[in-house]
Amino acid sequence: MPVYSLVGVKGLEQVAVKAGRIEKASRAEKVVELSLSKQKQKNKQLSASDREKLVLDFRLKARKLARSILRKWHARLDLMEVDSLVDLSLCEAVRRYDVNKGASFMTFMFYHLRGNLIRAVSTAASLNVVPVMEGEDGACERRKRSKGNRGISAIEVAEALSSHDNVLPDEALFKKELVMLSSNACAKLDALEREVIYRIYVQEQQLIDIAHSLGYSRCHISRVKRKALDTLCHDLAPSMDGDFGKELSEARKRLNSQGELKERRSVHRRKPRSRKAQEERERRLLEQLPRAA
DNA sequence: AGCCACCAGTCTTACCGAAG
DNA sequence: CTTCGGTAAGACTGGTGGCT
Repeated sequence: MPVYSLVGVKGLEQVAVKAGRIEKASRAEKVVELSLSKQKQKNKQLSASDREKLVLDFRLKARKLARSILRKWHARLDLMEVDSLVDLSLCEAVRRYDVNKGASFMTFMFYHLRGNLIRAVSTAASLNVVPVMEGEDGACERRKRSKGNRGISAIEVAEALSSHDNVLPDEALFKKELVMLSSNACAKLDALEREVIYRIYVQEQQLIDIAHSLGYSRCHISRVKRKALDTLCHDLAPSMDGDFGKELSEARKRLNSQGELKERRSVHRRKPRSRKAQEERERRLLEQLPRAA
């Protein structure tokens, strides 16, 4: 398995976080930004017949999904109203769906449907007309006893939605994008840089350990790491919108203006020079020989 | 072909600062 | 004080071009 595929999500997130670059923006915001930028680039829309076919194909599934979501929330709405919400969500989703984003239509439609359901449930709750709590669990019973048989509030709906355990489709899409970007960027690193990045951000090893095991000085590993991060900045900046991408672009401009960012060329790496390092290398080679044999 | 000088890039040592 | 990571300075290496 190539190192860059392992670095993937966790590695790049840590690279970015450790560099102090994606502290503010949430994952969801970045997904939206990524999607919007690509939409601008490609700007491809489905034809009218394609839209109609999508609506017809997914109508039944969407209705089942809506009922499933409402069951999960222990909320009840009028079935006619639910069906109408489903149709509305389908129309919205079909209008905005872009096949080039890589997400399935069902995933895309999920957001519109969920958003409309939240609004509907919240509205009903605020009017106190939702006879919820069909569940039998203790928490519900306690709430019934303490507050009486009232409907859920918009805040409770939001809390319920934010406390899900499953990975949301937007997170999955974001991870998919991140893996792809990181794979492309890491492919441009040389072997040592990949190894260092992998060990630092995936295996969470310390620089000194990496230096010892690879037979280089700790300082050199630090430099290799910095160079690798510069390369990743260089390659990832154009692909990322939002705060992270802007910061990467600015960093690149800064480096360019200072003449520090030169054309990357293939690097011929020398063997470590220190006697200690050479001994370490030779020892590791000797250890590997019996295994190979 | 062999030698030499030069240069760009790699690597190490020594030192410094931040954080716990 | 210890640990960890960054930087500066200089040694070292390999490639290249000129000269004999």
